[in-house]
Amino acid sequence: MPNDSALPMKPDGRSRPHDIERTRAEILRAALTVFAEKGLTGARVDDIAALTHTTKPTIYYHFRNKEELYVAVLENAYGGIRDLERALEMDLADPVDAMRRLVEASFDYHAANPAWVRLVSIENTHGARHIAGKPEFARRNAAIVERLRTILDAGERPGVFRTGVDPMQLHWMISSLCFYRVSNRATWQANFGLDMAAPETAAAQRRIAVEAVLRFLDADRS
Amino acid sequence: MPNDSALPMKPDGRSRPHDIERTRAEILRAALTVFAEKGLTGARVDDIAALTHTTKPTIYYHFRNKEELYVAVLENAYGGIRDLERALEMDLADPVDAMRRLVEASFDYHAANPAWVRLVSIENTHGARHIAGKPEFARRNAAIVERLRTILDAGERPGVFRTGVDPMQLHWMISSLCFYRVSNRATWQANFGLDMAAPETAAAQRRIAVEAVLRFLDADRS
DNA sequence: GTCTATAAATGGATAGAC
DNA sequence: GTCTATCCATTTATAGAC
Repeated sequence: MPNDSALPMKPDGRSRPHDIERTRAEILRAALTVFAEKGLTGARVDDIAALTHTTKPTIYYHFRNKEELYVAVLENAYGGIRDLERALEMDLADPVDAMRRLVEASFDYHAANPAWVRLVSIENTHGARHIAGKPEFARRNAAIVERLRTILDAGERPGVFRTGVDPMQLHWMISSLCFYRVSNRATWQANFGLDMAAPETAAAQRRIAVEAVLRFLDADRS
Repeated sequence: MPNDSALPMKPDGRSRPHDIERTRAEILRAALTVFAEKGLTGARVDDIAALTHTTKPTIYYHFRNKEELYVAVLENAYGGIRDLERALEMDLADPVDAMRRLVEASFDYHAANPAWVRLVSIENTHGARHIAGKPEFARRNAAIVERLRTILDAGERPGVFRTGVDPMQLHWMISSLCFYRVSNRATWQANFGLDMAAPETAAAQRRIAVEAVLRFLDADRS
């Protein structure tokens, strides 16, 4: 990327403005790993620094303290949901297929981003106080509920979906099936010896999630 | 309860053997609260002591260190699942009703024990390393899967349930719907302004969970 | 903006009296 | 078994040079 900004730049090129972003990005990546593994209080800034090419004071220079670094990691991780939103731009000619693909996309997104899932779990442990009142977080998930409402509408009109289903509750149902298996993988491994991330198990649960949702919405039923 | 043990007992009665158990129980209760609220690393032993009538050295006297106290809390909390197991001793004449009641019992148990749910989340954050390899934990949940298998069998024979459903995966599905809404209550409140613990919302999700499971098992379907 | 070195504070753990 | 007082390892955070 060329120098498209007005930021200061030394002649020797060592202090290119993009170095800053690269350093920040590297710290955020390392911090995501450590926070997801140890939690907010369990994470050590030293451990985060050890995963970068830089040192602890640099981390404090770019992020005021450990908690603000955590919030930055959280914002960064939530931003990835846009990938999921983009995956939802399918056509509505076949509502059943649209719903199936939405569930699969959500399932795959959770499975592919265990660090994000763990971060959300950790944030819940802390009462979600770092995202409370911040609309930039709320906005993300809202798009999915809107999409669900659209698909539900499209399926209700031809009578393939039953009426009266709350898209928010449907989102809860789908999220439960996608989130829990990632967030609780460790205790399931310990309690049942079942690795829910194993390809065969994941594939089976993916089919079950889709089937559970479609059967729940099916109109041909009491 | 009378003095039914051979433990030492002073004449003045102040050091009755049961005082020990009472102190331990009080510490465990306080520790459950703090660990569930702050996590393993976030919890402060001082905060735990502040919730008891005793002091920090007493905690270290009864439990060797913070981590062993945490494990004791975990064991204690897992023990409560026996209440759930007991609730599953229903008759099998009506498999659909038995399944409905199992889902409702699991749902209600999770809803009534948010501190336990949070502890399990925390334990997952730490890779379940405190329960790994300890059969006393594994044994608890296993009973529910066994019960599911029995109910599934009872429903398959008369043809009200379809065949080929893995009880372990069914347990996963039910647990997802019961656990996630409690573990992720804070982020849902923050993201959607929806309090999943509110009576009307909880009642709606309880119905949805039952319906989703029964529709998933229904034999009269594609 | 990034480093080395260190300060400041927190919080797990214990000594020793009773 | 429980207390008061305190230790000391760990860890967040910064001072100051480059």
